Parts: sequence; C-alpha cells; structure tokens
Amino acid sequence: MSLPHAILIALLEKPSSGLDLTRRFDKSIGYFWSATHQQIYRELGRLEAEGHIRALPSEQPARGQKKAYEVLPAGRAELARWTAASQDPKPHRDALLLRLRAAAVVGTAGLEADLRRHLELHRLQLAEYEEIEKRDFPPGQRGAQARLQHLVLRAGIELETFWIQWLTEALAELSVVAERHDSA
Amino acid sequence: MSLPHAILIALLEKPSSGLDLTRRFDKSIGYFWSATHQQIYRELGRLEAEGHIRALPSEQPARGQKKAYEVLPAGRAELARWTAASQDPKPHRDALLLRLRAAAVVGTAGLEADLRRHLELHRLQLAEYEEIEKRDFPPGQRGAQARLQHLVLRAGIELETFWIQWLTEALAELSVVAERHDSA
DNA sequence: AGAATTAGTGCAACTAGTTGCACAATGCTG
DNA sequence: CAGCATTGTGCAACTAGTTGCACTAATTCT
Repeated sequence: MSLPHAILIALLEKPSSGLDLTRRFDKSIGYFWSATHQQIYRELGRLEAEGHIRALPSEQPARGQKKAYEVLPAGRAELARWTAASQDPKPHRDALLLRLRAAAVVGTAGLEADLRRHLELHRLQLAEYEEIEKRDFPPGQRGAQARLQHLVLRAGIELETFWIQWLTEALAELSVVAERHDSA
Repeated sequence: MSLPHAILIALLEKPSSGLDLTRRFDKSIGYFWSATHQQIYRELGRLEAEGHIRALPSEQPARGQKKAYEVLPAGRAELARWTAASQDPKPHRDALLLRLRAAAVVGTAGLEADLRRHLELHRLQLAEYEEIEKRDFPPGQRGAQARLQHLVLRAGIELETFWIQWLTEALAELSVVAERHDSA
C-alpha cells in the first residue's frame, strides 16, 4: 500500500497535475515505484476524498482541464507516519532468474537473445542514472535532503551495475553450457 | 504470469504435493518467486485442468490426503516456450527506497530502527544462501544444470551483499544527517 | 471553418496476489 | 477413547496493479 505515499512524496516535492505526476513517475519516482496514469488518477481521487491533498484553486474545473494538487497537513502527517512505521520487506519476484532456473531443466534454447536485450536495457538505465547524478549531485554535498536523495540514486546505480555484471557473466556461462550441450 | 511456470519448474525438479511445494517455495524457489499455499493450490488446479500436470496415481483421493503432481509433456513444452519467449522486465517497487526519499522531505525520525532490522534480515538471508552454496555447489563444477543453478544462486548472494553494504552506508548517512539536523 | 492531432482526465473490466477462514484426516496425549 | 494439535487441502473475499477504451478541450494543419 505504498502508491498513495509515493504520490504524496511527489506532490510535496512539487505540486502537480495528474499528467505531470504520470510523467514524473516515468522518471525519477518510477525508478523504484512505478505507476500508470490510471492508478495515479484513481489514487488522487482517494487522497482528495480523505483530505490528504486538495486541488489547487483554478477557474476551470471542467474535464480536459489541468488540475494541480497540493498536499495538506494531514497528508504530510500520514506520510511521516508511514515513513517511520516498521514494514516487512515484500517478497521479490524476478522472472529472469526464474527463467534461468527453468533453463537448467528444459534447456537454454532462445534465452540468449533476451538476456542480451535485458543487458542493453540495464546499460541504458545506468547511463540515465549517471546523467542525473552528474547533473543533480555534483561532488561536495551539502544539505540533508540532497544527501538522502543521492543515497537513493546510488542504490539505483549500484543495482544496475550489478545486473550488468551479472548478465554479462550469465551470457558467458550460457555459451559454455551451449558448447558442450548437456552433461548433467 | 509466472507463477504457473515457477510451479512447473519445481515439479520438474521433483514431483510434489501442494504442501511440499509450499515448503519449497518458502526456500529455494521462493527466493525469487514467492507464493502462498493458497496461490499454489489454485494454480495446481488450473494447471491440471489445462493438462499441464497430473496427479500421481494414489489410492486416497479424499480431502486431507496427500496428492502429488507430476509434469506432463504439454507442461514441459509450455515451460520451454515461456523460457525462450522475450519478456519485458517488470517495474521494480521498493518501499524502503521510497521511504528514504520521503525522509528527505518529512524527516528521518523513526527510520533508523527499521533500517537496522532490514540489515539484519539481509544478513540472515545471505548466511542462508552461503550455506546452500557450500552444501550444493562445492568448487570444481560439472554439469550444465548445476552451473546454471549456481549462477542463479550467486545472483541472490550478490544482491544480498549489495543490500547489506547499502544499508550500512544508509545508516551512516542517517546519523550524519540527524546530527546536524537539517540544512537543505 | 472543418479536420486531425495532441494533451489531459477518467471509467470499467480484468488479472495477480493476499488474507482469513473452513474443514477433513492423522497422530499424539492424558 | 476423547480431546487436541498437526498436516494437508481448499473456498471466498479483498486489495493492488494492468489493460483497454472513452471522452473533452486545445492546438495545428489545410
């Protein structure tokens, strides 16, 4: 149940309309909590109904009209509560690892191409993160806020780095395994 | 849509009853694809209806009776198809990173304890993985099957190692940030 | 001016995963 | 042998996330 909180964070960082949020979820926020625009609109409705956010005053409340939201004190309080509350880690689910394990029983045919594709995707993602790091977190850090945000970004960078390294290794293993067919 | 495939893998590795599967999902398989026993029973029903698996012949088909399943050729074929098919990576969702980012706006109060708890959990998980590695993959590898399985396990080990390192860093940052209050 | 495109908001239906409970069979214990 | 815990299977209801479409308003194109 973290989507509403992700939205509160985004809105605290900068009041936005639904579409603005959607765009921001395709970037920074979405890197560790993704959401589609439908989820976002639905959740904005709920958050407003609960009094956690409100639409910024604007003349046109009609459909097809931009509507920006800001966080109310109650929303900020709820976010602080949630942030401090103890939470169990959610179980991971990684289809790629599952497929590797499947390959151990049904064979590796067809896997290589997709591993390469994933490798490429991770390379792109890493490049994007490093771009952000260079732009937003130049060496010689200051405020608490920046330090924490940088910490989160570094997690992203290091995770991508890990996957790139692991996928490279996996591709090497795969070619070894394919060469000598099977012998298990 | 990977749960049925995870079950097929588990059953190919060793035919099992629902409860056996549940237990195995709490161990090795569940490390990268978790599932509750209810999910498993439901999926077993579906897989049987589709002709991908079948219940091993046994005298007592009554309730409260062990019922073991094995994979049929159609199931194996489906698993091979799925393994080879190209799949887009699912978006990540990590509440802990989200909370760190929230802390940048609403303050870090109360976070530390939970970070420590997560650190401890990852340490335990890592120890468990390393135990498995020592037991099942002694140096001097052979078959293709073992190599691939080891590769997957190493991903787990390295991910846990990453989190331990990152959380340690995060705790250090947190204490720095807390000391000098805020200055952003 | 009318047509096509784009920006913005939203509903409805579906799929996957979670939670809470029910109930039968077996074995253990007083 | 009666009661109780454990093992094993399963249904029902709920929550979160996904997919597909609909509709309005503003903008650009001819």
